[in-house]
Amino acid sequence: MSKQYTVSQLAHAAEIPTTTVRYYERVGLVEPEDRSAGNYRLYSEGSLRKLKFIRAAQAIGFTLDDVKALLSTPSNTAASCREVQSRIEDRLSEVDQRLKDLRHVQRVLKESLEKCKDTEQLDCCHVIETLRETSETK
Amino acid sequence: MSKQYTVSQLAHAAEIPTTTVRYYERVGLVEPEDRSAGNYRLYSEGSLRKLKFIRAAQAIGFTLDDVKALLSTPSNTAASCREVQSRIEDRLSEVDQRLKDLRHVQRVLKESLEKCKDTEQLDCCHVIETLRETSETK
DNA sequence: CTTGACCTTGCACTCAAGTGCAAGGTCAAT
DNA sequence: ATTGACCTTGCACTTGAGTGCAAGGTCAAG
Repeated sequence: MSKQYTVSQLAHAAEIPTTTVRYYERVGLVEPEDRSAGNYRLYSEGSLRKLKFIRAAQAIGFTLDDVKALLSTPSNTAASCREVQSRIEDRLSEVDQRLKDLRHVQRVLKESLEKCKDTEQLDCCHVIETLRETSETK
Repeated sequence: MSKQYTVSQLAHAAEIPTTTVRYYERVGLVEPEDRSAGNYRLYSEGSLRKLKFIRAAQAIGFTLDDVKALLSTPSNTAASCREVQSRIEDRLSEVDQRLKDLRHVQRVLKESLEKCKDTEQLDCCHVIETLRETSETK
């Protein structure tokens, strides 16, 4: 039999707050395998892996709802395969778009900063004008 | 004298909901220049430019609080210049970091998708395994 | 047998940026 | 003079992902 974790041990292992673990339970993402005599939550190694998965998925932009769906896909059927695939495709195109936007933002900010530094001692705050113009040409 | 806008005209011109205009007023970002006989808000061209500025700044990741600060910097003093500058620098480094993260995300998603497509008819859902592993090596 | 660290539950609150709704006033056209 | 579109105010609600708090139970050490 594998290791049992209390909530704080699990939380610590997954590097998240204990309150967050309980929150995940509240929204139906993780459940303790068992309870101790004193009604403490007890988790398995599997829960730890699940938590890490959740954080990883979240880190790449899935919402907790996405994760829930991902975790509850029946797995190993052709249908669920396509579902997962299209979920990934959706996220990917969002990410692509977001990257485009951010590169634009980066450019604008860099230009503003350049202008700002050029006019160091002067009225550098026509940076604000620059942004204003940016809003026209968007 | 320049054009006067009612709230919905202004909103339409700035391409935002009227409710949002009133929300911006609530948080102290825009104020009508005047009121009509029937107590309708009346805005000037300046308000329109301001709204556009707000949306532009927002689009590049400033919060409304940032925008408020930006708009209320006294303008043309050396101190305010540096303030604006450092605000921009802060945002820029956030954007840089976010870009890095997103590129990582993009890579992971693409790899997952590849694996998913390779195993088309099989149990493609070890995509989930892949993500799980990703969480380890993060 | 008490102290302190940890756990339980339930409920309310946070943040940002809005949205929605009700009850009523205004304005232009028919 | 009555529609209908627009406006006013104030207040409450939304979303997502948690955080905080109170009141109490449990457990191991000293």
